[in-house]
Amino acid sequence: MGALRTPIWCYVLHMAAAVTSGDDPKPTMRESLVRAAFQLFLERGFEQTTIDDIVSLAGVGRRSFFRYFPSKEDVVFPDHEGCLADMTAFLRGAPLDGDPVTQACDASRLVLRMYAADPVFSVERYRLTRQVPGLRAHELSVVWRYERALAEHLRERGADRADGALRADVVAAAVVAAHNHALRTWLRAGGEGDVQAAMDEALGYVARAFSPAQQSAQPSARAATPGAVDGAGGEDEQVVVLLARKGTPLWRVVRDVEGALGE
Amino acid sequence: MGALRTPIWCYVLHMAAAVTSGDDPKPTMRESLVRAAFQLFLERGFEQTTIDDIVSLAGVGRRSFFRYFPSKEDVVFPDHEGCLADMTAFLRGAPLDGDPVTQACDASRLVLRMYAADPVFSVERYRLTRQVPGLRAHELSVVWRYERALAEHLRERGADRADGALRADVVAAAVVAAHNHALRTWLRAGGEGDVQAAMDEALGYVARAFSPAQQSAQPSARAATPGAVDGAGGEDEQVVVLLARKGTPLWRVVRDVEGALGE
DNA sequence: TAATCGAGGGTACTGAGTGCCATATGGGTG
DNA sequence: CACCCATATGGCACTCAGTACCCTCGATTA
Repeated sequence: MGALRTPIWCYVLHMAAAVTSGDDPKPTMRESLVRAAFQLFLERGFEQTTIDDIVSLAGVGRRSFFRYFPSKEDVVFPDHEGCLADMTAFLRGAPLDGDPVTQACDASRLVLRMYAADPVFSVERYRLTRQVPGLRAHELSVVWRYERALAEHLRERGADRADGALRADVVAAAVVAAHNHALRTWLRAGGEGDVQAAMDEALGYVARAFSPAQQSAQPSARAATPGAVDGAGGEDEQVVVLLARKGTPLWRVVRDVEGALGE
Repeated sequence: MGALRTPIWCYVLHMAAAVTSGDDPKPTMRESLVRAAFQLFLERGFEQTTIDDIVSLAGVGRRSFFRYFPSKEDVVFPDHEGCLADMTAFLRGAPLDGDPVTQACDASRLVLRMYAADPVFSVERYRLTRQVPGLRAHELSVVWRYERALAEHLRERGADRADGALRADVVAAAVVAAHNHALRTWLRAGGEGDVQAAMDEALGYVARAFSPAQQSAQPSARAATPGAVDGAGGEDEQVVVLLARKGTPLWRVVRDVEGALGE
């Protein structure tokens, strides 16, 4: 397996999102906000809930909300930033001699697992995003980032082929569509049933259409972990110098770093 | 060719967007707004331009802006509402015995033609959407509606297959990805070169991966027109009763009608 | 001529998001 | 102990998008 390189910004993203792991003793501000927001969104709807409603229910200052979430929509997807980071780390750590399409499929299973980890929350969120156009749009841009990460991986790993870039874009889109199909079916059913099985079928269909020799598309490891991530190191790292004012919230740093690294 | 059914809401959409066709003698308000907006967006950026800036340059009242565009973002995509309507009409009018995948490819060529019709405008808009996250998100939700229209068509026409719904979603995503790949490549090149050729190649790749018998993917008619559209009629039409207050702008009607019809 | 209707203008309001500053808390260091 | 500094949070004021409501004006029609 190739050397695992985990650039700094992955850690930054993790910091921004992994705060969710606290529990009973003292819920973090991030948790309180998510909890309060969802309670109100489900009670009276997304658009009928103001930021002031949320922060007063959570018992915190209004300004704090925007320190933890860049927008009202983001509080509905509190775990995606971290999940995207996991996926990126997984892809970067994937063996260079493996099949990139299979790796992309496995990466999308990572995302599915995040949904499956909390079915109740996922189903509630699904109902919300189906009804509110603004949330649907926001979800689209979240999903787009996953798709872009997959496409980038496929492009890098499949650069030898002719039409590599085209193939990368199409396969990434197909994988995401298959993932979404399985996920949505499961969510519509209220989170009952075997998502994994539906996912296997959906990804199998994609892999059969695109894999070189009709190869079967069983996951390379059924419950693949994000890949052991070791300390940053290696030769061709990029250094990003970022100037930020003092009050700058974490998510903004993340955004800027991404911007500096992105296409 | 099957009976062409063109439901009322297609016409509503056309009304909302076809106003763009006026010319020199007296530019419509819609045109003036688009022109003023783009001038300012290109001069000083999207976020640095307020609605007040736009309307004062166009010499109209601020309130009028929101009569023609539901949001600041929409003024950047003034032609998509009509294009989506064209695509829907084309798909509904497509022969029942044709290959749905080929029809979906042809439908996406319709969208490409809209971009190709005004290369300068398209390239300018592309530069804008690449830089402004808000516009990118808005474009994603526009593209999502095209993809959904394609998927719906594929689902209806391919309902005989097992896994019809999955296949429909995946193929639609692949077609859109191929379209976007060809389009973006052309836009990045400044609108120079043969988009059609790139599009043929990209769609050919998709069709080869998904068509039943490795069939070639030449467009059924190279420059397919949106399909002759005759008066509304037919047996199984839905009737949508919509109550709207008097001042309600057209786009809102459109949105509500869509909402009533959509899933 | 009066009634009506539609396009557009004007005003005031809500609510998201931001910049800036004040405050508290806690860990060091003289 | 006094002091300093970094971090976390609250509070205030502001901008700007988007909306509700009402007004004006010109054209059409009874």
